[in-house]
Amino acid sequence: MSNAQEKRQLILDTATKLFSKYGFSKTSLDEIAAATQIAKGTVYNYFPNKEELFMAAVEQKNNEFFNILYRHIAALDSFEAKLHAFVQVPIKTAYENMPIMLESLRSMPFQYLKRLCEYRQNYRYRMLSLLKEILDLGRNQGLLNEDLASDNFCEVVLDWFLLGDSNFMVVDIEKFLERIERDHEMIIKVFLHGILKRG
Amino acid sequence: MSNAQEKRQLILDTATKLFSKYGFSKTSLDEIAAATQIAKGTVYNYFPNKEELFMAAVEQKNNEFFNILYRHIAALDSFEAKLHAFVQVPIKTAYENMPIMLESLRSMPFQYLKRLCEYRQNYRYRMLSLLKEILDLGRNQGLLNEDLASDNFCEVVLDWFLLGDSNFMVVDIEKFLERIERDHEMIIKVFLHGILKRG
Amino acid sequence: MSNAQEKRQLILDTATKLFSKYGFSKTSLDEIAAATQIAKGTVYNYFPNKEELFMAAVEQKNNEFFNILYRHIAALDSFEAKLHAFVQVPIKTAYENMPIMLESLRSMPFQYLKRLCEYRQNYRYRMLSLLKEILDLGRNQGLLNEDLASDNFCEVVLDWFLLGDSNFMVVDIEKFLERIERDHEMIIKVFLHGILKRG
Amino acid sequence: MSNAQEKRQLILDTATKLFSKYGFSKTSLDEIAAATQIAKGTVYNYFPNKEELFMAAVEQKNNEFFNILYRHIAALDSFEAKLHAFVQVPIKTAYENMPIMLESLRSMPFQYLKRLCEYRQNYRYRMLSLLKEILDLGRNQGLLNEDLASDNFCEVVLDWFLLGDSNFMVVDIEKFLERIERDHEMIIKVFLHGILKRG
DNA sequence: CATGAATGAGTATTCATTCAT
DNA sequence: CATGAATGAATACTCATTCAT
Repeated sequence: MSNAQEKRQLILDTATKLFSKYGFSKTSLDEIAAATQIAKGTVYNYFPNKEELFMAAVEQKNNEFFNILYRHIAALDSFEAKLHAFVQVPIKTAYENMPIMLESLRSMPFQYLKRLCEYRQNYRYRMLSLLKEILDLGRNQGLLNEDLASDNFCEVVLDWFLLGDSNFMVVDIEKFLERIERDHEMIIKVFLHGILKRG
Repeated sequence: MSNAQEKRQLILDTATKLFSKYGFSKTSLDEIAAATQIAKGTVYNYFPNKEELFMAAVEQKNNEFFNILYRHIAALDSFEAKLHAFVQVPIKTAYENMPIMLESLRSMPFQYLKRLCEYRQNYRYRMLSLLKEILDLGRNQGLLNEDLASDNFCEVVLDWFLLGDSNFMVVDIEKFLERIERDHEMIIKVFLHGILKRG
Repeated sequence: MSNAQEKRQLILDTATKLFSKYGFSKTSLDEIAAATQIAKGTVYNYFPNKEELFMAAVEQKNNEFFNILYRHIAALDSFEAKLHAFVQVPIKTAYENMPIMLESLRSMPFQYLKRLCEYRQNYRYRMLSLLKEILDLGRNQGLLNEDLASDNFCEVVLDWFLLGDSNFMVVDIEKFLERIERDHEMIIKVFLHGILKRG
Repeated sequence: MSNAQEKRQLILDTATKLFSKYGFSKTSLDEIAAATQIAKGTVYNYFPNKEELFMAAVEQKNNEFFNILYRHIAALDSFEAKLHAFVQVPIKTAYENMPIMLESLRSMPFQYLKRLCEYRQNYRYRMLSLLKEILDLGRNQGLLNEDLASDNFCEVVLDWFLLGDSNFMVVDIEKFLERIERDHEMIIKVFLHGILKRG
């Protein structure tokens, strides 16, 4: 019964490894099949094509990551500790995923690109909610600099300080650069705040 | 100058545009040749293969960028204005280049990968020197928080606050994660400094 | 009668429909199995391979057709009415079957091709017998132009005027063209007889 | 210069032979390339894909055929001789082409199917014009049975007596069967006229 | 008997690179 | 130098057939 599920998982895990290592277009189904030690045709019994397999790999990886992050933060108490974890935990994941995400944006047919963006927006939304919770905690405890409490502060933090890979989903680069323009002052402000002498 | 030099430049410019737009593996020599309006074989008179052409495109783009940045900052006076420019100017470039750099890291044979890294280290070194000059200016004017004046502060700033794409050159991800571990405290420190209330 | 016979028939009917619609090579066993709502492997319990299934479908369809035609003609009285029916009834069937027959001739391994031809010759023989009966009726009533009463007149009529698909079974095209040469005079004769003014 | 044209022709001729022998879907590009003794990739320098190669083969064959037929008939004098040739000459071609045409109708993507139909309609139009010319000659000489001089008599002759393969281009089989219904009386009439005793 | 997962040979197509002219 | 035809290895995907359960 669960044998089929197990094999699907096996293929998915192998594919995830190879996609992470070599990227979407440089990973062939031959390689995935060989590494899973099954026939090429068998892969197609579980995933209708390469793009869907890739999508499944991305989805699984993101879900795993988010669950880990959520439990990790829930186990901590103080505002500073939670924020610390929120910054530290995702970095490795971001670095591992980013290249694949980026490359896929250039390799995938438009329909998948759209689904990929939608999926990432959902992921981004969950990350923003979590960050908002943490910052609210800090704000309630009177720890936060109030002139940073603008509506899109969470977005700026997520995108710029946490290397949120959602940036890289940008398809319309023009719009993206407009956003940079808008956010830039806040980035510089936080950065200079952070390095300039107090008093 | 000479006709040959001009033609080489023409190919290089076309290739740069196309590589930037579609990435390394999704840009074919057929397209480059067609866009340059020369024969495909002619490209091979100027560049021994696709990888070398890509390397040359990267090199040229970085040089252009660095020269622009350098002149821009030299024209400004105050520490804050220079730092502001140092943060703002590269962002667009970084975003435009990053995907290509990343994809190339997965597409290029090892020999080129090594050269690519060496080249990028050189670029990184020039960026670090420029940043050091600017921070020295701030430090000399007594503006900088002194407990941030550690040796590798410039590296941290370059990599994390400026989206220095040198990060993404990481081949040995283990070593890279060690470095994250090391730098992490400083990132959090600056970030919390920046967002926490003073006093 | 038995359950097994019913299931065999179910598969055969589905296969016949699909082969008629999409041709031999464009109909996959997956589709046949799905349309029959049984497992693909089950088909192989009833038919040893795709070719045999196709042969059975052809055989069944031809038998059905021949029985309908025979009964139809037996119910009519006059020579002209019978001949009329003999021309009219097969046309639709011929058009529906021809493409599949043709395609199968190019798709089937030689062993099946031979059996297919043998089978078609049998069908052709039954058709010729029926036509002979009808023409004998006309001849006996003194209706037929006697210089057309040569031995192979029935063959010519069957092949050329009734779109008898047996022509298309030709494997050895050389022999077939010889036959055309032989028959041609008769075809032209009937045709010109039919369109030229009398008197 | 003409070397490219010659090679294109070589490929086209080989393809025509193989398509004629094995049909569209059972002829692989590997086989075509091997039979032409060139590399598979080379075929793609001359024809963008298998369908276009097939279309080119059909087109060439039809043009050749039509030119031969036209010259042949122009060289003859009497009405009967011309009509004789019009019936006799196309038969071999029709038999050679029909199977391929039919199979392609089941194998080609819709865009090509449309082009194929358009092309065949043009071919059909040329055949009809030629037949009209011949029949006008007969009519002017008072040779033709006048109650057959209806408008669509040429079409009927072309489709039913000459095995005009245009029939087989039928995509909408319903409409086609309607046409059979309509034409049927005329077919029977000519046929019975042809075989029944005069007087 | 019924199932459907596993197989692997086969197919069209792409593209970096070579080389004769 | 310039050309562009020729090459062939590589790739995603299909499908008839087998076989363990």
